[in-house]
Amino acid sequence: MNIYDVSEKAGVSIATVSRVINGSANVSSKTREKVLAVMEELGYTPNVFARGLGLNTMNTIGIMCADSSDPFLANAVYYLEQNLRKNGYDSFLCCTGYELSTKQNYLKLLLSKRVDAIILVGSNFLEAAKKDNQYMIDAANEVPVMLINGYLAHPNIYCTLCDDYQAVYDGTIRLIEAGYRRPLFLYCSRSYSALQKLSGFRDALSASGLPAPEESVCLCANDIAQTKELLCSLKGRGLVFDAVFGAEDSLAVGAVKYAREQGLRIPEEFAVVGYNNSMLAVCSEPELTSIDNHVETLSITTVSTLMRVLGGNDVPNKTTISNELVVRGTARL
Amino acid sequence: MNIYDVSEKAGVSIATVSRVINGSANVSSKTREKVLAVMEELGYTPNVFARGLGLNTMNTIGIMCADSSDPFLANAVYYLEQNLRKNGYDSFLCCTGYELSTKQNYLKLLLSKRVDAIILVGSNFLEAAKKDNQYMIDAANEVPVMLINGYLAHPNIYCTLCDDYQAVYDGTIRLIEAGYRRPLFLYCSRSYSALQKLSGFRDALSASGLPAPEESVCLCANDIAQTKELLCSLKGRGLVFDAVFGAEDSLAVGAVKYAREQGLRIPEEFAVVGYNNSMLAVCSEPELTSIDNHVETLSITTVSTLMRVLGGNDVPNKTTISNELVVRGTARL
DNA sequence: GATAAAAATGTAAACGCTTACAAAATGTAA
DNA sequence: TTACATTTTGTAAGCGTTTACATTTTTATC
Repeated sequence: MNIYDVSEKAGVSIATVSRVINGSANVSSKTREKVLAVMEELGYTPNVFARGLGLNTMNTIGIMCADSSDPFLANAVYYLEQNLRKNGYDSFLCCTGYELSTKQNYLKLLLSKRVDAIILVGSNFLEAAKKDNQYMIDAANEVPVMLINGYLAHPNIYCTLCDDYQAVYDGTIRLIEAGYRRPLFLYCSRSYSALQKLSGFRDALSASGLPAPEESVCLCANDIAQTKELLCSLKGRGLVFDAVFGAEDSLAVGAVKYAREQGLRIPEEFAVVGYNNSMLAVCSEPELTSIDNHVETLSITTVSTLMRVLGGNDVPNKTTISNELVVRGTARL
Repeated sequence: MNIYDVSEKAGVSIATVSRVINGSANVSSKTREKVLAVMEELGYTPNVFARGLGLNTMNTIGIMCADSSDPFLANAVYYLEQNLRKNGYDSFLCCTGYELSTKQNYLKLLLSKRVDAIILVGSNFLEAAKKDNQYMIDAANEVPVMLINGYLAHPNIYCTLCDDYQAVYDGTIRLIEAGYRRPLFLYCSRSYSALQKLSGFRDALSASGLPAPEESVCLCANDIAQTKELLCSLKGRGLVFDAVFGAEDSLAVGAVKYAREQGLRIPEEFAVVGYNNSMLAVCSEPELTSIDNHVETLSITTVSTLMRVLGGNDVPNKTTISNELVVRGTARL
């Protein structure tokens, strides 16, 4: 069944049917109703391919996410999808993994699918590593690119960030003021966002006049058990620390596990702060004090920014949203 | 740039270029190489819409998932996406939520996008509620429908399940044999899969000669805190129970929280078993004993079954995969 | 009622590909 | 060499829309 069947049954031309489908103004209401009725009766659905051929768009946004089983990313994907849909867009999802070449392939694929824009969540793009980002820049020359918690300077790249630097800075200051003089910062990727957090931590240490040795900051795997092991071995090697600030909740949970194993009382002897305020935070025992980076707001903002970009508006390339420290049992700040 | 540009530059007809694109056998290797070289040089990518118009397919599978932020579903989506990609298929993701009418709309949308098949993960379809499932049946008349952990009898619906009934039955028996004579079963949706688990629990009780009062089974919200509250109020109302079998890990974590609040020693005085062996299981303290339903295998099997279906093979409508009880701190079985 | 302007509708040409069928080139056997 | 089968290539007709432009109908003005 196609537009001809509808036009015939409705006694109008295909152009008129097309106009009705596309909500064009130049159709008399009598005609419109008749056509709509026929479409309903026949159960007609326009062929997306033919439509795409004519319009060269399919109202689809490509979402790239390294790993949709990460709770933060999964949440973001969920809210993005929801909000895109609300705005009449569909989404292609790609779970790219963390490898550069794979990401490049996925990106090519999305572009070949003629997506109207690309949203990248949990990107690893570093301002520094220009050459690794070139492919993203190339993409931005074709379609708008939205970065969630990532930053790349380009007129067609729009970034939505929560102020990771400030969040960690403030959190660390509060930890220190609460008496934890030897905090340790754990992170598990060299993403833009992670590096922001790192700087926040370092700056808070120096602002407080505390020593900030290289060992007060540690790159580890995004895994509860491995984080625990790492902390045990650090302790074994004589490192002294009385608190852990994790760049992800999973790392913080690892720290909680470590403290339990060492018999340290939380939060009296040992404090832990996480990041994302994910479901892990309330699962942990004691529950995690964690920074809530408002993933829903982040997603909603990204989508609404994108809609404005697609609408041809002039839009700032960087939007920062708020976050907040949620205090629970692992650190009474 | 289109196929004409390539054909002209390569000095062949567009039909030949098309044959090269589609890997047709009837092209001399000399010609093929020349065309490929030109495509490479021009950076040519076939237009998916035109392609779709001709072939009436875009090599895309629709994935419907109620809530991609649920860890189990998120994992499934991740593995599905990965495996589809490996097989040359792309995926449209829809996060449908749990409401029937919304699901129906999403389904319509996917069909209108001309997906080649639909994968439904964490479906709520109950064999009983025929009329609620009619729309799925309608879809199955158009394209193959894959159900993960769901069941619906239809020649074009293919179900991949882990044996939830047996898993819970066996787990419950082991709980009882370990001395917990008053287990409570918690579940949070009336999905096919949940009801299977429920039966397994009930049958295990009666097989053990234990009473199975109505209150030994309880429907609750999929939320840690609410589950804890529920258990507290049950206890307050005089219900006696010494173990909880949760149909989801989150419910089990709620039970762990309950036990802590009540000062019950786990697992000596109170045992907990979860389901899915998700990240929550290792986050909990003590870590959850949980049934691992092998989400990766479930996803891989679903995709490979789908590939066989799309390849025109005769495929059984029901595939059951194994699961296993992972014993950790909340129940030493 | 005639005329001009505005609104509604129709015609036909894209859009970029696939593929049935026709034609040409090549290979094989006598 | 010829006759015929096989492989390779080309031609042209779709696929189902959108939309510029042409045409017809309606409305407004005098």
